[in-house]
Amino acid sequence: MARAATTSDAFNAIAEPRRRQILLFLADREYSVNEIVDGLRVDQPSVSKHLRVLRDTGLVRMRCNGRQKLYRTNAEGIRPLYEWASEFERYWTHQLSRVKDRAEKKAASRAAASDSNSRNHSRNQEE
Amino acid sequence: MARAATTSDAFNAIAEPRRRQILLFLADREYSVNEIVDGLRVDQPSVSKHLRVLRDTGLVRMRCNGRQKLYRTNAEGIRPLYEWASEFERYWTHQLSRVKDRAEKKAASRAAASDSNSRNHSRNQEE
DNA sequence: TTGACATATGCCGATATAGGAATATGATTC
DNA sequence: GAATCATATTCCTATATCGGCATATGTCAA
Repeated sequence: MARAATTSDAFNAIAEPRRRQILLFLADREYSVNEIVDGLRVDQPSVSKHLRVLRDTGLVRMRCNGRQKLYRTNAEGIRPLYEWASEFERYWTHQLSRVKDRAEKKAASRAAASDSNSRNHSRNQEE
Repeated sequence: MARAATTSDAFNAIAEPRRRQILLFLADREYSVNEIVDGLRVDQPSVSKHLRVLRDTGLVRMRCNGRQKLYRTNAEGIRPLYEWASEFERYWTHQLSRVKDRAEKKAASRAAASDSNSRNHSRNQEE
């Protein structure tokens, strides 16, 4: 079995760098497809295909205006990603404080050793 | 060209649901591979392969302990994702207020029209 | 050393891409 | 209706998966 269909959820949709680029581009205001093509220097069919994926996953909204179609990022669709990542926020703050502790300890020992040129050979067990 | 290598960046790594599951599982503390296998009911080779991807993208850390290897989520690796999604935070708060406005407007018109059974034929231009 | 345990890797087949080129659909204007 | 502009879709090929299975590597214990 291959990877889950990219069209099924937001996580897969944003795995593609170009689509992330498009999402940022369309965050501020609506743009027509050709404006995206010109703005990002990507082939039109490619843009259309990416927009299709983004639309199917609810990451962009589309509005018809005469013969053009105006796309805009639907930030709500990105929220689940944000929320998923937020689950780990408390962990990385913990890790950060650990790093800070280490840095302070190092600074302390450096101060103690003054200018004895301690070459920091102590490899911690954190890989 | 196919999709970018999953091993290259965190965005691709978390596109796989099983890997997200593993990351959450390993968030609190270290687990050996077999503990993951038992905990998540996934084949051992599959777990090892997912761990390989997660390790290559810096999303988990590994530590050897005798014949077992202990894995743990490296929350720092998830931070770029969080930061990317955060870019859109202000937009979805905006959109939320817009949605709220619309809901209030609708409620108002409904109250005005009382029970005239307005079938909401006015397709808004937002698709 | 041999065997048991823990984990990783290699090979396979099926599938889902992404990009490029050509073309189809759709709307507007003359 | 014909020509034109704007966008979408289709067909193609190369590649990157994922899962399952077998097997290799690595570590400890008797």
